[in-house]
Order: sequence, then C-alpha cells, then structure tokens
Amino acid sequence: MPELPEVETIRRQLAPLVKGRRIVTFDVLDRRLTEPRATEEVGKHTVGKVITGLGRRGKYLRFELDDGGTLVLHLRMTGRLIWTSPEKIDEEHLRLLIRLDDGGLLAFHDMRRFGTAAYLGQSEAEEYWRRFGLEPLDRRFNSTALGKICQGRKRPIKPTIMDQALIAGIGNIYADESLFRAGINPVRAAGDLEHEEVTALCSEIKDTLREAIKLHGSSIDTYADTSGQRGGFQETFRVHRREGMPCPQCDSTILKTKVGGRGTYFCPDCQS
DNA sequence: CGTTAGCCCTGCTGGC
DNA sequence: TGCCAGCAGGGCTAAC
Repeated sequence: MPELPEVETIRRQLAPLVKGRRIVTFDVLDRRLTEPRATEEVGKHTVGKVITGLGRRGKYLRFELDDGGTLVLHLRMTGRLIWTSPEKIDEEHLRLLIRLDDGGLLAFHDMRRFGTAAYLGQSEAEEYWRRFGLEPLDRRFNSTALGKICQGRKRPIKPTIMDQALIAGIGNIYADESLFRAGINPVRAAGDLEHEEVTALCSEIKDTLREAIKLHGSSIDTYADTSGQRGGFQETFRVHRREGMPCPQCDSTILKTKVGGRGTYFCPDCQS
C-alpha cells in the first residue's frame, strides 16, 4: 500500500517524464475517482495545461500546472501509476488515462477503487494543504517537534504517528517497522514516552523511510512503481506481516494485534 | 476537543 | 472441491 516511500519513488521516476509536457487528454474511466467532483470538471481544468513540476505532500502526488493549479492524485490502498504506451495499455482496473503532448501515457489503475483525483485552483491550494502535519524527512521534523506532538496525548503512539494532521506520510507498514526499531510498544500512550524514546523514534522513522525509498518502497499486495516493478523493502521487514515468525533481535515470536483499528505487528520482548 | 466506529471497495484467505 | 463470510486498510464523516 503506497505510503511516503512508495509515492516518493513514483514521484522521482515520473518527474523527468512529465515535467514541461502538456496534458492532451484526461480520460476518466471510473467516475468514482473524482468524487465528490464531476469528472468533467477535473478534466476541464487539466486538459491543455503544462505540467511545471511534480511534488509530493505526505502520500499525495501533486502535478503542478502552469495556471497555478494542481492536479492531486492519491493511490490509497491499491492504486498504481504506470508509465505506458498505446500498444501496451493494460485495461484491468484502469481508472484514468492521461495523454501528454509527446505521446507519453500515464495510466492510473486501482483494483479497490479507493484512489482519488482532484484539481485544486491556486486559491484553494493553501487551505487544502494546511490540514497536513510535518513531513517526516523534513529537518523541521526532529525530536523536539515529535515531543510536542506526543506531549499530553493519551492515545497510543502508533495512531499518533499515523495521524496525517500531525505527521504526513506514515502508514501502517512504516509505523510498525519504526516502532520496532525504536523498541516502543505500539499501544503505549504517546504522552508517556520518555525523552530518549521520542528521540529514538524520530530517528528510526527517518532511517526506515530513507531505506525504504532506496529500495523503491514495499510491495505486499499490488504496489508497483511506474514501470510495474515491485519494491524491495518488504524483504527487510522485521515485524510487519511476520506474525508467528521469530523476532530478528531476540527470537521471540512476533505477535499480531489491533491498535487504532489497524493490524499491528510487534515483538512482545523488544518493544516495551 | 479528542477519540473512535463505520463506511467505501474488491480480491484473497480460511474454515467448514 | 466448492462455497462464502470475513479480512485488509487510508481517509473521511458521524457519533460519542
């Protein structure tokens, strides 16, 4: 499932291919993609525009357009963005096809149909992005900032670091892996963490995300990069999706539980 | 205000 | 072997 490292992988691959190109067609094959807006409305604002840059905020991909607007895509659970060609288009679960002025084709596939596409006008953008928290790889996300986020919070640390309004981009995989590396039990109240634990967690979040980006993200189910290749980080999972297997540090059995409504994997001995 | 439960959706898994 | 309930989960909304 695309989280920050997967979306960043896609952004890096796609940026040189789309930058400076004009959008020629914007064909939505599944009207649900643009809800609650009409597909025609999103198409009207994107067709004819030049893509001046490709950015990322949290798990959102932003196509910056030459009118100051932004095309925003979110892959949610099973979305895939594939760089393709007319003779190679895969029709399965195809939701959106963007054609560029140099013949480039970008296909949005999404089995579970949770993915979204939206257009933001220049004036709407600022307010739209205001609801998101710190970028975990930004220098401003440090132990002091994480300490402030945790302070006084009774809710478990795992849903706290997954709350996009506090920190943008961490999902279930990287929350589990970062908490294991920091030796913190995911159900601990955020406000109860010791200063050293906050420091450790901050640095493990950054390391985990950076390593995952290097390996082009994690492919568990359907995730693939823009050329359809799987990521490699799932091979290095220490706890996530490893229920019943031995902890790489202490050999104890990895357990699975539910925290904040999400499947959560942890080592009962290494994470206290 | 902070927190949680339910909804959306479809392919796969596990139990009988 | 075949069937089907249940599970997976990001982000939004409603409810407490």
